[in-house]
Amino acid sequence: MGITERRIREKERKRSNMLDAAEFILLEKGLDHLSMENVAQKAEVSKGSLYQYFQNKNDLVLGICYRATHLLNESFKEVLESKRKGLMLVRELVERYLNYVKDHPQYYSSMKFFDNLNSSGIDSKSDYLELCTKNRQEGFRLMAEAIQRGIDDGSIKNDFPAEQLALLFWSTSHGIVTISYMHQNYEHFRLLEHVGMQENQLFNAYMHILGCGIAANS
Amino acid sequence: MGITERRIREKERKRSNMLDAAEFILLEKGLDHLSMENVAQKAEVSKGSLYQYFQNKNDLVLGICYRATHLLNESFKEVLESKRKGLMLVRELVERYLNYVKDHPQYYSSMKFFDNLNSSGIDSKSDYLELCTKNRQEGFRLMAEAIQRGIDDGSIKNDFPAEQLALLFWSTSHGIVTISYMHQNYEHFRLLEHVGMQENQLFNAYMHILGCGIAANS
Amino acid sequence: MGITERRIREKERKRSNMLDAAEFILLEKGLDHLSMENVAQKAEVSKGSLYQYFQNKNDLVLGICYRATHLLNESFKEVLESKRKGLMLVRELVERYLNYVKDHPQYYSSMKFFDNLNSSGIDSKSDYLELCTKNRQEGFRLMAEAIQRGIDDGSIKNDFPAEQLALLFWSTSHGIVTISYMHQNYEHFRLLEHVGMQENQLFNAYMHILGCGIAANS
Amino acid sequence: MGITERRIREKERKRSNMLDAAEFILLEKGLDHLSMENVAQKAEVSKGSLYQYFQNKNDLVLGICYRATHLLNESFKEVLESKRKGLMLVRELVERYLNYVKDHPQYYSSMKFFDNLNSSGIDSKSDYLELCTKNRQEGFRLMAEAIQRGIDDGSIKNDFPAEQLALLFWSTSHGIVTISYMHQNYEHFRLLEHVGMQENQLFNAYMHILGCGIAANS
DNA sequence: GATGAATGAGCATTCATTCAT
DNA sequence: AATGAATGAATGCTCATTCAT
Repeated sequence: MGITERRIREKERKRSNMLDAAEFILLEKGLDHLSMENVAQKAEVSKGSLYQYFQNKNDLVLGICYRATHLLNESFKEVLESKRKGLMLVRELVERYLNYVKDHPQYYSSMKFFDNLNSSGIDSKSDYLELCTKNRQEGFRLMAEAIQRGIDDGSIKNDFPAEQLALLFWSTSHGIVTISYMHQNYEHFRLLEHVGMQENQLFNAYMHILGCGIAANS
Repeated sequence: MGITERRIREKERKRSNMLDAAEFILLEKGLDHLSMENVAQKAEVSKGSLYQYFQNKNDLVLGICYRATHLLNESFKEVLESKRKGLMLVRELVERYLNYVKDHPQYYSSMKFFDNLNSSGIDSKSDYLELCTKNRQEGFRLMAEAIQRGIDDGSIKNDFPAEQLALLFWSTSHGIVTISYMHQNYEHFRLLEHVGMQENQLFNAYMHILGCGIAANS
Repeated sequence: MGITERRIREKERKRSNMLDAAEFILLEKGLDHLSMENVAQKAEVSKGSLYQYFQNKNDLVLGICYRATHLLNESFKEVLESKRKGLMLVRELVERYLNYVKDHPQYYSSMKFFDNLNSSGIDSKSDYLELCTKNRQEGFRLMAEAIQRGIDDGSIKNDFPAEQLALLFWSTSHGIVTISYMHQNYEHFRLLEHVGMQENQLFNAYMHILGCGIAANS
Repeated sequence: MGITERRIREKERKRSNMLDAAEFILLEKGLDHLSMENVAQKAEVSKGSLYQYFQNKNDLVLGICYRATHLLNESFKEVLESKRKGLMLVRELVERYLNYVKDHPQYYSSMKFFDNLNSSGIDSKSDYLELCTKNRQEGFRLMAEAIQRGIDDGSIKNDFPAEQLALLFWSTSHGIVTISYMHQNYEHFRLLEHVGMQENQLFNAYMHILGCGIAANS
């Protein structure tokens, strides 16, 4: 009851503390230099304790990815609470995505890690793996929902099924976000400057072009 | 001179042999399991010899990336030799990019590696780093040239400067290619199936939508 | 007192439960993979509780060994209740030993553990250590008793003192039992097949040869 | 040629040095406290070097076992060069075995390790594994040969096939040797004293009894 | 008494890089 | 130039044991 609940809360607090530390390391040193050792130090716990809360190193990073995807989805859900036209929702979703990566570059790292995992065969167990997958699917679903609303409310052409358009936005916005991420975090990446663009100009152009392509003629 | 030249050729031959081996390992085992050890074995040279031709492991992988970017650019240049409308050239460039990733997934890996490098501060030296950067810029320039031709020949609207449009295609096509790459190489990635699309349908939708956005009204 | 006694009973019940769990793990996973963790899980108690009943991991395993030696001795005692000739008793003791190892391989493991302990200096304390030693001595004594009876009833030659003959049977039967144990438990151990023998043939040959050596001429 | 051969010699010298160190540790601290760390220290090489000569820790210990079994077999072979009666050869083989364990207790440990390996599934690779197995078989074969000679020269009864008798001696002498080993190495093992025997008395009794059982009546 | 979270020493193994030959 | 043996720091992970609650 009270005690059990407190235990659970306490446990979650500790887990959260460890994830905080891991995020910090991820942000500061990058994935390559994130070790159980320095996470433990940062979290001020023993290395063994990490393994009480996470099955292995992968699980720990996927724990961050779970946070990452969850947070992104929450942000997306807020957008979908609006009653605006679907086309506007799509625009805002992409905008949120961009801001999210700007605010939480370490989350973007963890999502890249998740994306890369599936290749190596996923030999190690992680309870977070499935959760991350679900979150990613949910994120995609939210994008599809926005588009479907756009089709329904007439703001988006119905040349393609909503889910196919969603995939298009999903993948192309990923590309835009990647550029933005590199611009933010890699000192030597100067492509935006090279073409004389600001980030928001890139975003506007993106939405303008794709908007032309999908917007229903009024 | 003849001797000097022969020496240089010989050196290039060996370097090429090593890169072949490295590519093979990259393709077969992935970046995580590419070690100087197994590259040396595959190339049938000693580990020490690798260091005669490459400054360090990063340099070796960037050597692959140099090949990768060079090959892609060559493919792009072929496209630009055509006299078709700029809009068609853009379409073909993206298509080439997609096929390229399908045919040379290990090159895509090496380019991801290059993209990720700059973050950790590039602590290790690599002569290839600059070459890769130049190649990437050249690739981008080719894209911009196609678009400029499109603007010039009236097949592409001049709402945006060519370079800005180029960046748009550069980044969004990167997203499309990423989806395609994951579909090809990651067994558990089933997003395309989920939305009931083929890869070429995704490509067509992409070109259709962006085409609508940039095509000049005839 | 009633209460005190109940306490003691209760304590023994729990201790027994823990030993059951430890035996199960020992049987299923072997000594190398017996950890306080999985014993606690199997016994459905906390890890800390194990330490209330056993001083350390060694003590726990020696607790199993105590059971093991006790059970073997009980089996031996049954044999000695018979009024048959001593030579027959010896034969039966060895047979019992063989069957015992077949039926309780985990007990044999615990006895090997006990045998190996003394080497490293017995750095850790264990109350069971002495008990096991006593049990082993008792087992040996029972063997000696059977032989003494054989000498007394004329079925065994008195070339050697009973205890010396006992040691001979003790050690040689250990060797036979080891072969049998390996045959039972190690898939790749094929020595018996190699010589075209069954286990009971080995036993019979053993008893035949040693029987010839010790049997009094009738 | 000369150089290649020197290289090979040198390599064998280093490998031998490492095995020496490992033997030393095995003798001094026992198998449980033999770590790659302290072997490397003792051998005055780096930990990494050990892995250049041995595939893993198992392989290292099996390397000792290979030495152990080889040495034992060499000793056995010497015995078989004699022209004495087979029965005497058998006696001497067992005696050699006893002396061997007295002189090289660490070899006995390594052989126990080898015996225990097969159980855990042999998950790790070791080139020495097969060599050890072959050596063990060879040792057994030598025992069988001595017995066969005894049968042929009439010193041993032909109640049983030579190989079956060999197995009997193999296993029972193993038991004798174990007692002897424990007596030598375990301070608290006082069974021999308890029965008032010397080691060689145990051996003599063993040979006397089994001798009676197998010796042909003259 | 019971719990189980926390500890932290301990260990096998990998691998980029160096350098004597 | 080529070799490949040697290095040793780095790292993920285990597990017996302790102790605050």
